[in-house]
Amino acid sequence: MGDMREPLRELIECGLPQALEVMGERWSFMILRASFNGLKHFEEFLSELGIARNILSNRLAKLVEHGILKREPCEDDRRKIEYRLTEKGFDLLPAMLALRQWGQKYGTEMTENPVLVDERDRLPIGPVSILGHDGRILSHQDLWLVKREDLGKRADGSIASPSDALHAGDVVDLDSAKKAAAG
Amino acid sequence: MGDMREPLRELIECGLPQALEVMGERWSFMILRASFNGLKHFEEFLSELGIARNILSNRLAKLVEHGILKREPCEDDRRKIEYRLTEKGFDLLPAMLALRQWGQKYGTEMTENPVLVDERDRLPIGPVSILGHDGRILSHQDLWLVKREDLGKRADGSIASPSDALHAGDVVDLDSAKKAAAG
DNA sequence: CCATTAGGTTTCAGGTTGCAACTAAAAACT
DNA sequence: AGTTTTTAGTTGCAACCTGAAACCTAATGG
Repeated sequence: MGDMREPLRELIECGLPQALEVMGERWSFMILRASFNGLKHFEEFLSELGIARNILSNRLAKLVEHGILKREPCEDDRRKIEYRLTEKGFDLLPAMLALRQWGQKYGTEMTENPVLVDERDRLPIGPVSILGHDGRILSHQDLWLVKREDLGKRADGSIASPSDALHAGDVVDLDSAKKAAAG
Repeated sequence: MGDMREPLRELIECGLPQALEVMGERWSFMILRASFNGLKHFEEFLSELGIARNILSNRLAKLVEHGILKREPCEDDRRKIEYRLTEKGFDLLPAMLALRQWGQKYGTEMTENPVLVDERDRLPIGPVSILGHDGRILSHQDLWLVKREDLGKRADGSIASPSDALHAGDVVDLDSAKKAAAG
C-alpha cells in the first residue's frame, strides 16, 4: 500500500515539473528571451512583447520570486526599475536555445538576424547538444535509462526485454521508443 | 512609418514563439517526457500523469496535429491507439533535458532513478550544452549577437557601445546583460 | 448477452488571460 | 510652483482555458 504510487513517483520525481512551475506559464520564456536580449524595463518588455500590462506585472513578479530575474530600482531615475537576469536565469539559456532552434528547424523558414555567435570567432553557434560523459555528442539513439545501482554496468548480451523493463523500471526509456521511431 | 515595428519583429521573428505554440501549453512537456519514457496509450498517460481526461485528449490531438506524436490504431486490439514520438518529437529531447536539468539543479534535491545514460559506457549524460562552431562548450559569457552581414568579422578593438547597439540592432544581446550579472 | 476496457465527448464550476481604464510617484517642462 | 509626461503598477470585466465527474461508443472477453 505504501508503494502504490511507485510508477507515478517515477514520473513526478524529476526536474521537469519544477522547471515548468515557472517556465511553463505563458510568456515566461518570451520574457526570458527579451531579458537575454538586454531589455530591462517594464515598458520595454511591454512594447516589445505585446503582452498585457497586468500579465507582464504578474509574470515579472513570479520570475523574481523564483530567482530568475532580480528587481532593483534605478539609481538615476527612481521611477524606473531594472529587471536583470540572475545566474539562475542565465542557466536557462540552453533550454531556451534548444527550444528556439527546434522551432526554427520545423517552423516557417526565417533568417534570424541578428545571429547568436561565439564571440571568439564570430561564427554562429551550433545546435544545443546532449553530451556524454566523454564529451561525445549523443542522439536519442545513444540514450538509455538505467537503475541508479546499475550505473556503469555494460550489457553482456542479456538485457531484459523492453516491454518487461517498462514495468520493472529497469531499462525503460528510449529502447522501445527508438525502435518505434525507426520503423 | 513602414519600419515602425522593427524592434518588435526582431523579437518575434525567431523560433521561440513557434516552439511555444505547442510546447508552451500546460502538460505538453510532461506528455512528451512520458512518451520518451515509453508510454504509448491514452490510459497510461492518464494514470501516470494525473491529468484530466479531456485535457489529455486535447493535448494529444494538438501534439499529433503538430507532428510531434503520431497516432496509430493498434493492430491486435482495435480499441487501443498508440501515440508514438516522431522524429520531430525526438528532436525536442535537448530542450526537454535542458529544462529538466535546470529544474534539478535548482529544485529540491532529488536523486533521479532511473538515470539517463550513454548506452556505450552506461554512465550518466553530461549537461545539455551550447556548442560553438568548433565544438567548444560555450557559456553565456562567450555569446554575442551580431548582424547577419557581420558574421565572422572579428572585433579589432572598436566596438559600438552596447547601449547604442541595443537600439541599432548591431551588437545587442548578452553584452550588457553579462556585465550586469557579473556585478 | 453482459461486463469490462479503451478512448473519447459533454457539462459546468472555477481560474487565467487580455484589453481598457485608473492610480501613484517621480521626473520634466513652463 | 503647477502642469504634463513617464514609469510601473492595479482594478474591472468579458472571453477563454482547465479540471473533475459523468456520460458515450466501439471493441474485447467470458
